[in-house]
Amino acid sequence: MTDPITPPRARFAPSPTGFFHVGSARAALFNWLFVRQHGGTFVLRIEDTDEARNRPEWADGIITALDWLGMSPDEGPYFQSAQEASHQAAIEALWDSGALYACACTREQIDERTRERAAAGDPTPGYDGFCRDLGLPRGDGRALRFRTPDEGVVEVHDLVRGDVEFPQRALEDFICVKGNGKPLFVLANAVDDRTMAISHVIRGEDQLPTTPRQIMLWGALNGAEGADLALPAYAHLPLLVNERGKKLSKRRDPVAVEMYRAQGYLPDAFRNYLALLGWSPGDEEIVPLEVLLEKFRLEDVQRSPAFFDIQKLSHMDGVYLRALPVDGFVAAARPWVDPAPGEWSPESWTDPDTGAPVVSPPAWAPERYDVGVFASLADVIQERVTTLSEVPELVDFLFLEDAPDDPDSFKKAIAGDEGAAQILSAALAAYEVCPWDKEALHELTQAIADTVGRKLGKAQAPIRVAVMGRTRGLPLFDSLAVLGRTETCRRLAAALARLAA
RNA sequence: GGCCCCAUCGUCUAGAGGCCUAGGACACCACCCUCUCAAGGUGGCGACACGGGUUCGAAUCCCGUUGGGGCUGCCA
Repeated sequence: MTDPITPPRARFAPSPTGFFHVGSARAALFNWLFVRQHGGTFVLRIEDTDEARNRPEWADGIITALDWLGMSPDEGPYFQSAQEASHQAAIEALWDSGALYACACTREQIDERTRERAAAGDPTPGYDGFCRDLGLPRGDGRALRFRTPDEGVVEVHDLVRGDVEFPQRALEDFICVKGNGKPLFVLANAVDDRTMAISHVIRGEDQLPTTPRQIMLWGALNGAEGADLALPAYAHLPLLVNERGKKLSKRRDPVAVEMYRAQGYLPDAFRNYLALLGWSPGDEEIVPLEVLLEKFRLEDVQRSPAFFDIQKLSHMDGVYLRALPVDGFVAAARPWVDPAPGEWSPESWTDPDTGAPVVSPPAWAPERYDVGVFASLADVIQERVTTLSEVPELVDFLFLEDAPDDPDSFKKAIAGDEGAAQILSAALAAYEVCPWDKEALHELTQAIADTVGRKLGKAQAPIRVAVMGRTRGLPLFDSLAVLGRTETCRRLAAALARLAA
């Protein structure tokens, strides 16, 4: 598509009815990308008109999450609840122009008539226009409906899906003002887009069916207000679905962006992965932001739904983690390994169902944590984790008082290995006097392996478990070198004692 | 039920009528490397939903079928 003559104004308009949904994050990203490459404005509008379900902290959560992903708005946040005056003005204008009429039907009455119609062979669902020409006055808790034409089609020109036609006869007279006088989403949304001079509406495909209503409303508003505002361009993004192909649901799918943050996904990796859902940069998938900004095209967006694949996200996060400079990695890992309070901690995210944190705080005391010690092993940690929340288990042996106790590992490599005592004793004897560096440790341990007639891989297991607690983990000799002779030998002796007991 | 959307390996996708014996990535499997575990390397498995057209030629265009999904609230 050719660049618009005037810079675009796109909005991200979430409703604060829960945590920040990954689908929302993807929509925000595509808006943001589009606006950035055209020198436009990214507007954040919080649609908080549903008093029953909104909570201020959810709005804060959206802002924090956008900030985390590096997509802070250029304008806003605007709160829809603050736009009441313009909503009311629009309602008055629409009423005066005759575009609306009051309806006294209850849901039950409408359903009843639908059933009767169906029984008579008419399959048309929805409102039948019962009150359309009754000339009922406003008030008395009556909702206001929009008078839709009976003939013709409404055409949506969609930037990703092409032209989509909706036959008018399938479009019922929909409610746009509640019985309490407040506007419904379909109206408030359109009015706000007008007052905020929005040029591009980029949102999920689930909004496509309401688009013809908004287009009709837009036209009616132009007439009623004597204005001639250009309709925004629409772009409906493919839905994000779960493994069963269903739209991601807050109920049963892991969709909270905050949760991914707590689990230690890097924002750059998360954003990169999000960009790949419904769009492709072509050759290389792992692309820096600059390339994303250069290559992204709304018209290249896929039309079919995309599965949110945590495995691929994790792979990508691992790649980003490994690509970090070591000091960058140390800094990024801080909230997961340093028990001292920081400005944000992974335990701050609690599962909405259980109320429990999804990530536990480090098991060691704040005073035992040593960033220098951590940094000295950072390079070997870096290539072994896929997310930052996996880091603590790799380094706990450094900061806990004793070796971590993993019963399965102890049983497998020490208690259940009749050669373990000999290896442990030999290691203890040798380690007490040898030069303390990883090369010397490596050679000595190899010598012990030779004398007991085992490969080093087999011989190191008891030592590893005695000192580091588990059969798997960081490279042994690097770890011992950092832990130190005193503590290493103490733990070897402790394992021997435990074995003897 | 009605309206709308969608359809390439298990998944995300490349593919804009001949470059396709359909390419890449994740996952999976095997081997190599190796002090465990990773990382890395090499190789393997694996898809154009089906049926009709159009065309010299179709994954690509058209129609239909089937399948999947979304919407169908005085929620947003």
